[in-house]
Amino acid sequence: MLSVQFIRENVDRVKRDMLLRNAPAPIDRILMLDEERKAFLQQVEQLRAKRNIVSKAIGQTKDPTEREIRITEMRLVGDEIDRLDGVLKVVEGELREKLYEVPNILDPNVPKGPDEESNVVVASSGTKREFRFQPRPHWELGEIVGGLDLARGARMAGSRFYVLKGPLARLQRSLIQFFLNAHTADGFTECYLPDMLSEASLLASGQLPKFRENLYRDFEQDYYFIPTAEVAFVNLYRDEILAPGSLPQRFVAHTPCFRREKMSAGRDVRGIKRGHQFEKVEMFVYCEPDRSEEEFAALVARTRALPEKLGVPHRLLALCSGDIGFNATKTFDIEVWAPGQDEWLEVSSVSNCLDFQARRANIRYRPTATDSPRAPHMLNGSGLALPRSLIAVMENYQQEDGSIVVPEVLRPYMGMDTIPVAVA
RNA sequence: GGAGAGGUGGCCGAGUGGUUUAAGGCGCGCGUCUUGAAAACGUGUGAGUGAAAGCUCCGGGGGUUCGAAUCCCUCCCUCUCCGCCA
Repeated sequence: MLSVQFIRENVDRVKRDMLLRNAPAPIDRILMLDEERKAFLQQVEQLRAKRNIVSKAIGQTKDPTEREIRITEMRLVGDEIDRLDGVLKVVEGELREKLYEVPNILDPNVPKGPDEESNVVVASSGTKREFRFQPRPHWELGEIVGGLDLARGARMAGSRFYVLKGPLARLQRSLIQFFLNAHTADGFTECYLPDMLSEASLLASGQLPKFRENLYRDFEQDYYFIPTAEVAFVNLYRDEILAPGSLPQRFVAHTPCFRREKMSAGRDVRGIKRGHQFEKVEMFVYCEPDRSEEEFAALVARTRALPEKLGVPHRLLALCSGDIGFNATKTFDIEVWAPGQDEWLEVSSVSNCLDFQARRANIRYRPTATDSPRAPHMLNGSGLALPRSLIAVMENYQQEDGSIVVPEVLRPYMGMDTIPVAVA
């Protein structure tokens, strides 16, 4: 979240960014509540100071009449403190509630626009393969190689669930391995994380209270299923002060992701492109504020290297103001080409969230032993998301008979050069 | 899930209603000494808020009281034993 102080000192900028986001935010109300809060706080604290002094004196007073008089007096002061405290709590509660609703400010270079139509392609790499036959979509290929079972997935769990079998299950695992190894080889620390988190954690990471309807939840206990590993990484150091010299820290994890998406009928319905559950390899960086720009560039470069190594064309999009997520100040998407479906598929979002999440999760670091604590910057990026990178490999490497050539970099994991046509 | 014991500063640990402004130790910072380091000695050392005085924070929340780290309720977490289980 943004600090009240920052909002106070940058009212115009904050209001403008909220407009650009199409996200009306109660900025004036927040400033008003903050003024109220300060006024009540001052009153309460004066009374408390008085009570502290007199109460101490009571402890040392021998004369019983004198004691009685003061105790009676302090009883009234105490009542007044209780009353003001009650009011203060209400004001602070509303202030916090309102602050939780305000999204991050925008990086000045973010393209302006209301929705994804205004996203800008800023780079691309790889050339689309020329097919001498009509390339098939992945659900047809899955049927031909015999590793994709949509019908049984739907029967056991409902629509949008599927089963991967044999070589396709292995292909997915190979991709995960390949991604994880690529990042750990460069010093990212691999983590195994909880796939369910407490309500407090989802609040700290910005999923709650605003995006409750997108989350799956255990309905007896306080557990939410993570929609992305980012949520867990944000909470890794919640309520901590990191020691001098402990930044930057770079992490990577493979987790499942669970998203309750109310999908419009007819959109993305075929195949496995969009589901309620999917796998993802996620990178996460904690760093000092003056380094976050270069960490962002490094994350983008690192992410782009993956489709390049896989031999799949990709393009890089700068998300526009209306399409950037709540926590981010700036986001680049990486999309890979899926020739069978004839479309670009989003496989990664790389975001710089500045200190927005750190403040919300109450994470600080000390630059040197004598400095006071500051909020670190946090960045995240998928590298990469699973069913879609799987789709891209299948569709780009398909052959006329429906068999799939295994990309060079995945062969050590697959133990085969080609996924053959299944014997009927 | 059952029974018991706990949760105090970066760490250990004292504190059972009023000079506790949280003792003491370790660690850490700074200084003196030293060619340098160690040791020794000195000194300092939590966070938040505020212009400051001050106020708040002893796992979270609530209560009793003029006054709570201390008493009560409740929740969470850790440890030990039992049960269950991959």
